[in-house]
Amino acid sequence: MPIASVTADLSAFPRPNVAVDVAVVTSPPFGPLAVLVHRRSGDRAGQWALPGRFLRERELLAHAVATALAEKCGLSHEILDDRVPRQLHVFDDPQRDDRGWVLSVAHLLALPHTEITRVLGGRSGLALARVVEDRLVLPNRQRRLPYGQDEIVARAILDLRRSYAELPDPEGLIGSEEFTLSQLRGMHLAVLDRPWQSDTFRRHMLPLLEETGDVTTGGPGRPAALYRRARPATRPRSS
Amino acid sequence: MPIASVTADLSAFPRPNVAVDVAVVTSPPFGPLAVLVHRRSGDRAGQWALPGRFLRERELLAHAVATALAEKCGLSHEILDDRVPRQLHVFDDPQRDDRGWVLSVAHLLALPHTEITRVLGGRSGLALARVVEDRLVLPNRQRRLPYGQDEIVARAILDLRRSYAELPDPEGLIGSEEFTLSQLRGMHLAVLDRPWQSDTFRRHMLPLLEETGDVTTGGPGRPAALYRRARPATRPRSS
DNA sequence: TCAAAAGTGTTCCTTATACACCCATGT
DNA sequence: ACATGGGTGTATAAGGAACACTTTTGA
Repeated sequence: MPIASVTADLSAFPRPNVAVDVAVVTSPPFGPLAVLVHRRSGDRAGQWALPGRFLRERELLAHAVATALAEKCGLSHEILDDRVPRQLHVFDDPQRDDRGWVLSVAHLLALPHTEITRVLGGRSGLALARVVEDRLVLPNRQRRLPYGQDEIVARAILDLRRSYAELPDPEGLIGSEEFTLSQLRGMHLAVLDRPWQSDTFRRHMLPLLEETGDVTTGGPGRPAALYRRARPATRPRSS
Repeated sequence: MPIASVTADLSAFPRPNVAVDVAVVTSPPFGPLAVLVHRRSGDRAGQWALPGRFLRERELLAHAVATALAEKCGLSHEILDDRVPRQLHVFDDPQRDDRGWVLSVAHLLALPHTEITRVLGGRSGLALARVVEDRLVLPNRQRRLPYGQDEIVARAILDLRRSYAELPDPEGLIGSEEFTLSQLRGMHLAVLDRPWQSDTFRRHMLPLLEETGDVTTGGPGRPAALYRRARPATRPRSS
């Protein structure tokens, strides 16, 4: 078989369908983590599932994710801002999807709860499934996600926990750039799902933050100072 | 557009070519990390590149990796043993490959140097490229790998370093199940590329190992005890 | 007996933890 | 004034780094 003709003609190779699936993770106030699910139409209609979509011609994976979120969940480009989904894993079991040979590239996208509530009310067929003991609690007593998507959620949560073990809100689950240490700690407790004393937390995070100079007001108790994430260069103790 | 027909007919969606690329990483004795490269034939003939291959019909990614290594590098199934490649990232830039729309799933496979030498001599067009200051030193003064594969190598090394920061030789780069602490430390120093005092290293690793009871003999100096990796259950200090 | 490598004791320092305490605001 | 949450001082403990030291072999 002449080499030149093989390399010139990629169409000789079989090509799988490629899909993206997204675990949109958020943290409602005072609640544990939650994942955005939508009610499917078409195949497996009525079942709750992660938003996903097939890849278009020469489309970037990140773009397919954004489009899927816009179409299936009303999460427009403006709401997503510049957030970029993170690749988790490619699921390649040929039996995974009974419609054919489908590779699915799983993604994680962290989104503040405030952004998600902007679409939750407007659309029916959208819900936030809470994560209880590392298992999703789906609406309608549904036990599990289709197409083995439970594994995507498990990986997403693991990944998120790893990233929140060190740095202050690295995925920006708090909606704003400025926050108090209490807000920050609340978010970390929700993500990590394990205790972390407030004074230890403070001393761990302080070197990674810079004061804005402002303080909160209005609530009970002493006003809290506002911080923002410091430039990574500030991270080592080289001041 | 009727939903049923859309979901029933996956062939309506455009499908990309999907390839796998593998960074086979090893650690020659007394040397830094090295990556297996081969001289391409066909497209970009003569250039050194990571082994890779297009996916076959309904093939698992791990299987495609194994086959690519067997075909391009002579690394047969027996040599690979039960080692399973790890997914690193999907590269999706549509301009990445000028032959067409190609997604590449990058993989990492760690292999003991003893296994790699079994094929290095037998085949021409195979080489080990050393990693010097996180850059590959390729044969023939070639500056970089094609198709943006340098990024694959960078990610592979990062991933490997992360896994070797804690556990004893988690990828089994040492060929054998039993080893001395010196061997183990040598491997970790090569992977991590940073100093680690031998006594600190010993105290860090000992709780993760179990003694075999045997000792080495023949070399200079005091005989060293042989260890094997302990069951993960032994890891926490719950003895 | 000496070089070389294995292995241990001990000190110093950094960092997490826990607890107690002081501070500043709204009611 | 006092309840409430923000913020700090300090003691304790665990773990890493460094250094000196002992142990056991081959030459």
